[in-house]
Amino acid sequence: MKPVTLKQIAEHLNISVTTVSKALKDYPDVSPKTKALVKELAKTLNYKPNAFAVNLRTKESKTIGLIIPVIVHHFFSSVIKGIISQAEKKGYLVIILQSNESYELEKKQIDLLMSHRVDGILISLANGTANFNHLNEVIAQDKPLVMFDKIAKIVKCSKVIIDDRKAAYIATQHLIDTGCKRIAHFRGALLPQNSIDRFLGYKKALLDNNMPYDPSLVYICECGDMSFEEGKKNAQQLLKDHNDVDGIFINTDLVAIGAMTEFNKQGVKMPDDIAIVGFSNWFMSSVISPTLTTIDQPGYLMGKTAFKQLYKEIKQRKNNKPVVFKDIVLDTDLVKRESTKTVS
Amino acid sequence: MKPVTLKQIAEHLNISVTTVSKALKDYPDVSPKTKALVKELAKTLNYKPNAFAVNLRTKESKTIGLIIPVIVHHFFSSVIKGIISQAEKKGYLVIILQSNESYELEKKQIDLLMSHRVDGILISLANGTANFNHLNEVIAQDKPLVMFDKIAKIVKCSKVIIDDRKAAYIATQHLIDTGCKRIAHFRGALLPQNSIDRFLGYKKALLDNNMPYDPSLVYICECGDMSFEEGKKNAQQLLKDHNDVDGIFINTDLVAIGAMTEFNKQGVKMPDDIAIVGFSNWFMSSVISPTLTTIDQPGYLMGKTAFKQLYKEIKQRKNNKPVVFKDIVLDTDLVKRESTKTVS
DNA sequence: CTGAAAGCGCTTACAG
DNA sequence: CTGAAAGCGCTTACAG
Repeated sequence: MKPVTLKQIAEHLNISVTTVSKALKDYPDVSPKTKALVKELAKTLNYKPNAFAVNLRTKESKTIGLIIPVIVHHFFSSVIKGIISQAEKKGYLVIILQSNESYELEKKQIDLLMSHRVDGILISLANGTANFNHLNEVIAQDKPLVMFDKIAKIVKCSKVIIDDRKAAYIATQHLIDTGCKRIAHFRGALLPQNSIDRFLGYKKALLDNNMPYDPSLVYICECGDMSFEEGKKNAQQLLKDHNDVDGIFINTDLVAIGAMTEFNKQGVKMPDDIAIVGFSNWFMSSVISPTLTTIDQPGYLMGKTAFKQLYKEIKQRKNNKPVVFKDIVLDTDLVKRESTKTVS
Repeated sequence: MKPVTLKQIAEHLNISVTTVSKALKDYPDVSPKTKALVKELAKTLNYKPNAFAVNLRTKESKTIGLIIPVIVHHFFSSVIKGIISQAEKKGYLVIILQSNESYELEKKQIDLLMSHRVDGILISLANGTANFNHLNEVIAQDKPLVMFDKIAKIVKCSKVIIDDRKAAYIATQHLIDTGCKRIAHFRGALLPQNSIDRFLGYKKALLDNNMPYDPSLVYICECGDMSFEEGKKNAQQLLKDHNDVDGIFINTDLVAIGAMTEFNKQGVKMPDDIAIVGFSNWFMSSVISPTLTTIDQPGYLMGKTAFKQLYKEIKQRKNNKPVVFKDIVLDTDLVKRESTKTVS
């Protein structure tokens, strides 16, 4: 059963395709009687406009692309949900691609989306991405682009982020306020802006409190994907290297949970022996034992906001208005739980 | 900067659009010299075929739609990952929609995907879906459709599932084997086939072991979304109603984790006072305390398999071959952990 | 080996 | 109020 076309409706009613098209779109210059006839027939025949033809004419696909490093991930899946729900409200569909933290894949995926002529692109960068030509290409083609969470400051487009530095500062300050004297940091991968900023926030908090900054307390992950296993390994290493550490600020909850699992196994008491603050507020963190103090990162809101900004730019470009890039910074919260001591 | 078209390339080289098109697609009836010229220019101009035009001609979009009840969910996000990765291999893009367990939304989304002319649809049903006209419509339009995980047996299309009944049987048998005498079941929502089958597996295991089946031990969730809170509430209720229960088979890990949180709070020892088996093997379950015995449900594989089947049907239909519907049943595993006793 | 022409299903400026 | 016509950017059967 082939889909119904305007032409078929026109022939049925013995009128022109033009009139059918106008009637369905409620053009004012079609008689009410004709409109009614057309609409009724369209309904009974279950007419759906052929999106390809419409797109080809209007140059709009009502579809956007989303590139994200990982999908099976509490924060990112929340972002996806925020984007999709907002897109749906505006009649947009979302094509989702996973870069797997690979720059090469990310590049290919940008190409794919560009040739599919999406109306705009939302992206959170792979850890491996250090070259931004593929993104500049998008911008050069005048295609709206909004980055979120894992961004590159140097790329000229709108960005939706949190203030990683400030949040990390607050996290570290909380460890200090609750009595920690020697605080380590698991910082994850080297490249991403978030890791850098969280590290800087950690460092600044130490210095502002007249505590020495000791680079040997900062654990970097060479592996590239921040994970449970990484947390375990770092925790093991830390116990070997530094028996005086009494607090850790960890880049991501999942890594923190890995570390906590190791500490639990080795009988290290939290928060008494070592206090821990994570980052992201994964659902899991409220459920493990001890529950994890962490920074709540508003994934759903970030997704929503990123889509809204993209939508705004799509409209601006369509109406030939100047496109205004924005940096939008969302608030975060420190969620105090059992993995840190209460203020004495 | 407008995207480059075939026409522009043709004019540059003073040849016809036809030849350019053929050259780019390596038709045998174009001279090597011309091919080389065209390809080179296409590359320097960064030519990308206009997908809309191609789709309009070929009636293929190389895009499929995916409707899923929830995204922020370990099992479903794994499925998404499986689908996307497999789709990418075959050059397909995936549009993702979240039905939020709502039949109304699901219906609208099917419509949306149909008018966007996707090449096929992958769906896992909302709990609220009891009417299947929207799906039969898809089938009537000859659009390939594959259901996975949350399916309706009555709809005539391919399905990718696990043997819920068998898995539930094994889970319950494990409780029995490890000494449980009175076993409750948290079954989640009423409608979905999975809930029904898991319930039936639970019941059969009891009966096969000459244990009485007591309906008051089966907790149904009226709410419609199976969640952490539901587990907590059910656990509270269970403690009030039945102080003799020593084992529970729970429909979903997240609910199990809710129940465990409540038991931990109330000092109920697991597995000694009450042993617990969940379902799905969420990552979280290996990390909480006690770690949760559960049924491993292969989300990634299910996604992969569902796409493969859809792809096969897309090809069959394209080549006017008869389409063969398949029911594919994937294996599950019982993962034994701390929330159940070891066999004595 | 090359190209003119038709057509996919729409939208819209224009004429009547 | 209605409709003929052009065109979006491709593909492909056909002619030469």
